[in-house]
Parts: sequence; structure tokens; C-alpha cells
Amino acid sequence: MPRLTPENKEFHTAQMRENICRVFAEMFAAKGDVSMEHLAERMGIAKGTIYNYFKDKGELTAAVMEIRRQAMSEQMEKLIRPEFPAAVQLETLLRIMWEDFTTYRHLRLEYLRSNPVRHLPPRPRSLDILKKIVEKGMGNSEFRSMDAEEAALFIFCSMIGKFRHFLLNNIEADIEKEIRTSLEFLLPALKK
Amino acid sequence: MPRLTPENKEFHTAQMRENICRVFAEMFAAKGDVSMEHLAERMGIAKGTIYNYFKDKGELTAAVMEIRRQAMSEQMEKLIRPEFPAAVQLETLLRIMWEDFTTYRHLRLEYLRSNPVRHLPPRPRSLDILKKIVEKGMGNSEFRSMDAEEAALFIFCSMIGKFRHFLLNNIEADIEKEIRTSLEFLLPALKK
Amino acid sequence: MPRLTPENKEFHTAQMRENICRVFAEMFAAKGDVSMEHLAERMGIAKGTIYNYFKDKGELTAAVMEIRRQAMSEQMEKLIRPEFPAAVQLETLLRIMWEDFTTYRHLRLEYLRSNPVRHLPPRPRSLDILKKIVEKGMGNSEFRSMDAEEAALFIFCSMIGKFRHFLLNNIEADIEKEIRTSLEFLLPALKK
Amino acid sequence: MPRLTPENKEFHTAQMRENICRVFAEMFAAKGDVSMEHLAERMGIAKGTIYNYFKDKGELTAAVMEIRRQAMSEQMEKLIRPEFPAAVQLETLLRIMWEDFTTYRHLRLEYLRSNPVRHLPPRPRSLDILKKIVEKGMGNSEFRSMDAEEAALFIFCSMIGKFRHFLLNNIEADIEKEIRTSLEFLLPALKK
DNA sequence: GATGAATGAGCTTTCATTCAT
DNA sequence: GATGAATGAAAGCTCATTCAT
Repeated sequence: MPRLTPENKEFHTAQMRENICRVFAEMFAAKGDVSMEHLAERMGIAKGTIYNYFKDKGELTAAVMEIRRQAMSEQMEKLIRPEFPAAVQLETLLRIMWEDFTTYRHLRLEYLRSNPVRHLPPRPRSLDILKKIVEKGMGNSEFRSMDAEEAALFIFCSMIGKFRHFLLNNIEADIEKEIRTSLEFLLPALKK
Repeated sequence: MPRLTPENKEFHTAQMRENICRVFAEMFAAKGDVSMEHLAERMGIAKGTIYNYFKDKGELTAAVMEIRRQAMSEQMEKLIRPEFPAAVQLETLLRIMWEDFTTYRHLRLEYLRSNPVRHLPPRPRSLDILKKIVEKGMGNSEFRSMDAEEAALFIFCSMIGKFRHFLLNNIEADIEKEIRTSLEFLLPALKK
Repeated sequence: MPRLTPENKEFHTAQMRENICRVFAEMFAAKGDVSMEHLAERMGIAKGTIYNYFKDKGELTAAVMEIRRQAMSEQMEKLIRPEFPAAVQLETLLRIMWEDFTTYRHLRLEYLRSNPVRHLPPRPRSLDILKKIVEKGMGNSEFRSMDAEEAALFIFCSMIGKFRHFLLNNIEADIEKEIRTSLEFLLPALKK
Repeated sequence: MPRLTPENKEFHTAQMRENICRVFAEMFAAKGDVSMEHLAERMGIAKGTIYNYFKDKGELTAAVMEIRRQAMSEQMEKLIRPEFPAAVQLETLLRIMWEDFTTYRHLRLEYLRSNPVRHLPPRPRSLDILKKIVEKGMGNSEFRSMDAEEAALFIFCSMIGKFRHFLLNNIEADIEKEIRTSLEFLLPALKK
């Protein structure tokens, strides 16, 4: 695909990176542990082509995670209404996380494995959003006074933990039920 | 190797399985990613011998997890005093889990990876113990009325989630602080 | 690119070949093992363009060697004064060879590796110049009577051999010392 | 081939290492640039098997060089008679070097390329033997007084240089003629 | 003539597993 | 039962070369 104007080239590159990431993520969602060979095969391109867009597998994995995170946080920013009560915001956030977990089960695992040293994960955006929700709740006296960071981390980790449990035991999640239960155990700890 | 009576043979086999598991677990605790080669070398036996006791690496990993769980639950049964308040029992349980997590970081990962289909994990004993604690708390009116199973799962998963978070971000845990924080967010949700 | 007359075209082609060779040689001088990718990048042209001027890497390498040799022999013709004693001429030649060796270490290696069959090297010009020097020395009774061709080859190869030795053992050459030593062992074999 | 007594095992290992080295050297002698894949194929063993005997290609290459050198120096020690005149000893040494060069043309090249940092070449034994010959010659007044190390290096390198020249130009050497010529140019520089 | 994205054969290396003894 | 040499599929990655535009 030669002879592209600079803009086209840039677009093409972005497109390719995105496609590769998307297929990689899909394959992970399906089974986990995707080799570059298989990825290329599934995409109908050559192995080497992937390396034109990502210098190694670690970079690819990091990019995929980044895209997924980006999407999740965009989702959150779109759906979480700051004017709503903190509890309602929290519920929305839990729902988005659950949906993301459901979709990208295995990817998280690979990310954990591949190059844990070189590509340290950035702080999950959801943690920051959670923290803001908690602060909002404390601000309007909906929540008790507490360390917002600790609270956000606790909520975040209890979600991730559930997700792991479901992954490990091959349980299909009933998202609505999970959200209800989670709120049942989180809100008393947060509320006044 | 002398002729063994059937009972002796059975005993020998059990002994070997246990030894292999123990060493495997130790090596994992020290540094994840243990190859069959290194395991055999460390044990002073041949690679092939391991395959006389475990049909493949997945089975070995599963067995190791089982043993680890067994040890953890024995620890719990030893240290958790039913006559103490549920909150105190809970604290002890959290401490034991944290110590186990700290020791067997890598092993959990490997377990998750290897053959998730073939070797489905049995229900963690800590879940049952947690459930009993919650029921005890409800029985003596220390805790509010709730679904003990759900509560146990929530507590369990929030611990596991924290552990993952620490593993992923290469954080060394301050166990005492973690227990304190966890209780701060768990007890209000449980107590009357 | 404007329409070129046949002569202009020919000129352009020659120009390009020369430029590519020059940059290739420079890059090799700096650090052996130059990929076509890097070469094109450094030249600010596309990888494919190189293949318009050289059918493969072997041909390019051969051409570079040829140019380098050309340059070396020009240097020799400029600096070696036929009216001087043969011994002095010899010294100058040794110095030029040493300087060339020092500069193009890695290139020689690559040349030797790439397609030794297809692109047979032409006779080094320095051999001819050496031969002339020897003949001059014999003509004016400075040197003993001998087979000039053999003598030239011997001198030439002893230089190349030293160079290899230095390359292999990662020794930085003290050019002046090397020249002195070489003359010490060459002149007695040549002189009357 | 299990169940070997320790001595047999040691023997087998040595045998295998030697075989691998021999075939590797032969293949290099034939064409240069031997891949592990091809080596295994030619030996009728699996790729992985080679790695049971050499941890990587660099180690293999170094071992091959070592064996070749060992063989050459053994040859030298067998054939070079200290009681003979230094000039005669020198002639024998040149002959052995030429024969080795003729046999292992390409191998030397690969050695130069592979892992030049990790496996630095030890000092060639022939250099030491040459030095001894020169010293012997000076001791019995056959040779003039000189720096024996420098002289040995010069002789050594002029041989290597010739070899390279022949390799590069695909010339089959007439060993006897080469020895005669070399002595013609070396002895005057050495003798009184 | 120039381009550079795409190619894919090739490389080195790892390691769970097998099986003849 | 124990052995461990042999295996070979599979991995990540490189790079000279091609060809549609």
C-alpha cells in the first residue's frame, strides 16, 4: 500500500495498529495466550507485518491494554453523571467494569505475564474516577469521612477479585446480580 | 529399590507426590516460572521420574495448589478460635491469607495459566471458613442478617483483588496495614 | 524528477550508485552490519530505491569495495613518488593500507561473507602498485632479484594478516609502530 | 541412550560434543554460515539435542575453534623437532598451518562474527610455538637478534594473510610452493 | 524512477514430554 | 520404578527482497 500522502499514511498506520490490537484482544478474549504467528494468521497478514507496527510483543500487549482502558474510561466519562448521587455513580462504574471484565478476561492475564518489568502499567483511570466519586460522596455528606484513595483501591480490588474468581472457576457472571451484591457490601462501608 | 508391599508402594507414591509438590512450591515461591528440568535437578531425581507421579505439568500445578490450600486451611483451623468474636476471627483469617499470598505470588499465576479447562479448582477452603465466621457473627448478633455465602465471597475476592493489584504493580505489602484497612471497609458492611 | 536525456540519465545513475556506496561504506566504518533499512533511512530514500541501482546486497557490497579500492589506489598514486627510493615508497604504501584498514574494518568482513561466489573481487590495485615498487627497487639495485609478483603478494598478505589479527583480538593499532616493525621484517627480505 | 554409568556418560558426552564440532567444522569448511537447523539435519539429530551439549551457538563455535587449534598444536608438537635447525622447524610449522587453513577456511570467519565479545579467542598456540622457534634460532646464532614476539606475530600474520587472500579469490593453494615462497621472504629477515 | 508496506523464510532458543534401557 | 538423552513443536524476532501504486 505505498504512495500514501503523509496524512493517509498516518491514518493507515493508526488503522493498522488499531486492527491488530482489536484482533489481538478478541483472540485473547476467546482463549488467552495468543502467539504472534496465530495473530498474523488470523489477520491474514504476515508475521513480519505486525513488527512494522509494534516493535515487540510487549509493546503490542501494552497498546492493547491502553486501548481497552481508554475505551473503558471514555465509557465511564460518558455515563457517569457528576450531578447524580455518589451511590448512583458508583453503580454505573461497577456496571462498566463488569462489562469490560466480561469481554477481556484473558487479556488481563497475558498483560500480567508479558514483560512485567519493561511496560509497567499506568494507574488505571477507573481508580481515579472511583476516587472522585468517593470524594464527591464525602463532600455532600453522603459518605463518611475516610481516606478516598484507600476506599477507591478497596472497591477497585474487590471488583477485580470477583472477576478473577469468575474467570478461574469458569463462572458466567450475572452482571446485575453482581452489582446489587457489591453495592450491598460496599455502601454500608462508605455511607454515614 | 526393594520390593514394596502394596501398602508400602501406595505410601511411597504419596510421599513422592508430596515431596515433588513441596519443592515445586518452594521454587515458585522463590521465583516463578519453574521448568520441569530445574525441578528435577533441585530434587536430585530425573525429569522422567516426575512423570511417573504426575501425568503433566498442569496436574502437578493443580496438586501443588491443593496442598497449599490444605496447609492454609489447616493454619486457619489452628489459629481461628470459634469462641472469639467473629470480627477477631476475620482478622486472623485475613492475616493468614495475606501471608500465603505473599509467599506464593507466582504459583497462583502459573496455576491460572496452565490448563484452566482440565484441572478445575476445587472450592477454596477459606471460603467455607469465611462463611462459617459470617454465620457465627450473624448467630451472636455481631453481624447483620445477610447471605453468608455472598458475604464470604465478597470478602474473599476483595482480598484476592488486592493481592493481584500488588503483584501487578510490584508493591510489597505492609500486611498489618492492609489488614487494618480491609477491616475498616469490611466490618461496617457486616456489622449491625 | 524531470525528463533526462540518456546521458543525463546515465550520469544520474552513476551519481546515485556512488552516493549509496559512500554512505554504506561510512556506516560500515562506524559500525559493521548495516541493514538495507538503515542504509535507506540514513540516505533519506526508500529501501526499494536502492534495488533500482543494485540488484542485491552482495552487488552493493562489491561495488563499495571497488570504490574503496579505487580511493585507496588514488591515494597511493598521489602520495607515492616514483623518484623516491623503493623503501620509502613501500613505507608510504604501508601507511595508506593501514589507514584504510583502520577505517573499513567491518566492511572487509561483510564483503568476505556476502556471496563470495557471485561477485569475485578484482585484483587489488595495491598489489600492482606494490609490484611496481618492487620492480623499481630491483631496477635500481636497491632490492635483490626476485619474482616481483610473489614479493608483492607476500607483502600485501602480511599486512592483511596483521589487520585481521588486530580485528580479531580487538586491538587498536599504533600505525607508526606497525609500519616500523613491518619494514624491519620486510626490507631484509627485499634488499640486496 | 539412558542408563549410562558415569564414565560412559562422560564418554558419550565427549563423543557427542566432538561429533557435533566435527560436522559443524566440516559444513563450514564446505560453505560457511551454518545454521543450527542445518547442522542438526545433517547430523540426523534434533535441533534441541545440540543444545543439550552446547548452551548456545557462540559456545559451539568457540568449542570448534578450540578443537581445531588443539589438533593443530598437537600436530605441531608431534612434527616439530626441537633439535632441528630453526629454519627447518619453521618450515614444518608453515606446512601444518597451511594444511589447517586449507581445511577450515570458512570456520575462521564465523568465529570472527559470532559473539566477538563473550568468547574472546585465546592466544593461538602456533604463536607461542613460533616464538619458541625464533628464540631457538637466536639462541644458536642461526637468527639475528630481534623481538621474538614481534617476529612470531609477523610470520603468523603473513600466513593468515595469504590464507585470506586465497579464500577471497577462490584460489586453491599449492602448499609446497607457498611454503617455499614464504621461506624465501621470511628467512632473510630472520637470519644473521 | 521512487516508494515503503508487506512479505516470509530464516534465525536462535526453550521446554514439556517421550521412551529405550 | 528410575533414568536422562532425545525430541520437535513452538516461540519471538530479523531483514533482504518484492511489487502495486
